[in-house]
Amino acid sequence: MADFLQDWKRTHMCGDISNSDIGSDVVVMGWVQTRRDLGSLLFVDLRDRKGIVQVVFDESEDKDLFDKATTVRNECVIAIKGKVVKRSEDTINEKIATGYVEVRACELKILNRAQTPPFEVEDDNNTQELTRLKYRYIDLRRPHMLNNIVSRHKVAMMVRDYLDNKEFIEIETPMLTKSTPEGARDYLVPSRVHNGAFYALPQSPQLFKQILMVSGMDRYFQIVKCFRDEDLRADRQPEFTQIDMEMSFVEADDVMSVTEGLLKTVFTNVLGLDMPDRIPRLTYQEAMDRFGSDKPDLRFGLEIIDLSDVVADCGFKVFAGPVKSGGSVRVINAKGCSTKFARREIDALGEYVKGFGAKGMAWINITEEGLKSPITKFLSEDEINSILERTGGEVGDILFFMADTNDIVYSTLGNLRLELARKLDLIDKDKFEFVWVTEFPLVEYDADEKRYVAKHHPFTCPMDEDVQYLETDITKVRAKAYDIVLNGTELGGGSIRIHTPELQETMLKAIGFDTEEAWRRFGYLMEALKYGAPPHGGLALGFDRLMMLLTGSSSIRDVIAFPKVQNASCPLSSSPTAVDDRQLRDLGIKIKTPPKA
RNA sequence: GGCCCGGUAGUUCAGUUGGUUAGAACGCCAGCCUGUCACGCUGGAGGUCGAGGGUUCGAGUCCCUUCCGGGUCGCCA
Repeated sequence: MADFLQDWKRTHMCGDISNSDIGSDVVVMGWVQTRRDLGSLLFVDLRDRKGIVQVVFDESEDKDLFDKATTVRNECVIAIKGKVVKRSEDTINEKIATGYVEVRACELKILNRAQTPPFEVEDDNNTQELTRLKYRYIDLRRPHMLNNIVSRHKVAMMVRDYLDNKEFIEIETPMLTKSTPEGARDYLVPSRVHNGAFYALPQSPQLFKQILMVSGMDRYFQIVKCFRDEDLRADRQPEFTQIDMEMSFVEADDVMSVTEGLLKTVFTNVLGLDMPDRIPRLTYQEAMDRFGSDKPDLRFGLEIIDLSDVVADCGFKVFAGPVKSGGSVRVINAKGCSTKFARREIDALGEYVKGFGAKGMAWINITEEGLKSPITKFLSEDEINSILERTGGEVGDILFFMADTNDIVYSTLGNLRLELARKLDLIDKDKFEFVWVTEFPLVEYDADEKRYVAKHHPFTCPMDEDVQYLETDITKVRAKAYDIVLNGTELGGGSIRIHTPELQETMLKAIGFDTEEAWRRFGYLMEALKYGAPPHGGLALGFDRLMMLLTGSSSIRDVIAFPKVQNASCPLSSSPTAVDDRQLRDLGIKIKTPPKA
């Protein structure tokens, strides 16, 4: 039978007890981290959110109290009345913050006993994630996880404080909203009072925040859950949190500079990082050309070099062919790595890039004994010399070539670049390299839909000088869109939005919506734009990703209290589940193939 | 949907060419122990080797199917 708390009031958190408390009577409460039973002397490490303090039970002082104390086990919840005493010199434990003192127990309440936990509450445990997530309440007791959660809270407070100072106001937008099939898959919510009709959970508060600008709120923000019914990754969950902002009467520079200030505040405060006021910028085209990615990792070099003009007319069809049909030949020069890759490892890299659509990978290893390569026999000496000149290739280097359509060359070399950096250990984990990527294309071709779709979203404003091509050659149109990238992770993105109904309608028409469909789907936004919408734009930061990078975690699951696993289920609550027939009847829903129990 | 890796005690792992009763560490239980803090010492319990099928005299080990987890490609405006 557990003891009741009754009139006991906690006076101190375990981890807060310090030398200044020596001599005072305290009441502490928490979980038993460990017990060390020496026979007639018992030490209990008592843990709460603030840390650990050692409690001592001495049989010679109080036999009944001692006997009761010997019945506690790890993770029991107990309360102690006792006196803080200074530890003698030879019993100081410098490993814990409270190690100069200990609490000599006078009274003990066992508030709740605990089963032996499925894994130990310690930072260095390697328990598989599924078990940790099933017993997340135990996992979160580990100092590391606790730290992540506390840190998340602190950053949220910093963000609110920063944006509040910049005159942003936090406004909640609906969770039950309208489905917008453009983009990611929606989570749909049926409704009893609207049989056969569905709400959607928001993929982002995009339209509502734009409408808030029309309403004159001027500056909005929200730390908000968003939902996308897509597959999971280490940095992607079906429900995730965004720091969402929108501002009126601004251009891209204004949004970017507010974001820079926010990131500087957070990274300076949390990591003590010395950040520049202005984050460097790359255009989308430059990012693709130099790094093969629209989220380049700038912590290392290995930049991509274009060889298309050099090999356009060469006799080697594998190179000349793609260039002639609009693709390209590009190369990465791994400086000084000639001897770092055995033939077998080079072949493995070739296999690696095949995963990204490459048909094969050519290479030239520039060794002391001359060029080693499967392709030099197809090239003239002049051509080889031009290649070496363009790439700066010299003895000790190894060149990796890709020849294909631009899309495939970018994605294969972009990924090869990352793989090489990992293999060569070029990535400095302590570095934080921010970069803006700007001037994204407004649209991209969707092979499944056989039409152009908005790359960012269909409310993104074209660049002023490109508007003229909107109805003639939309592929030439760049957008007032910008992504903030940190160490190769897309931290967030935003854009200046279209704020006139005419341009919005033109845009929707350009990506294949006729007027009627455009109005059916987005009519409420276009209607709002008619009533005096200011120029506006904004940005959303992925809060989970931000915390992942700030805490050095390898997955966003480590900074989310109750994350989902790869099949999008929750191991703790076992959601999703089948529901009662009665619930389905109310909603007018028939299930064709019920889920397995 | 594709590809790669993994699943053996509560936890983390080992388990050779298919061969005796599947091991270790930590945890757990019991006993001893007054200054431990990774306490120590002694003893003990604990296994559907993810599941199903197959090959074999014999399967944790080989084959097939399947489930689960992780990573990734597709997907994520």
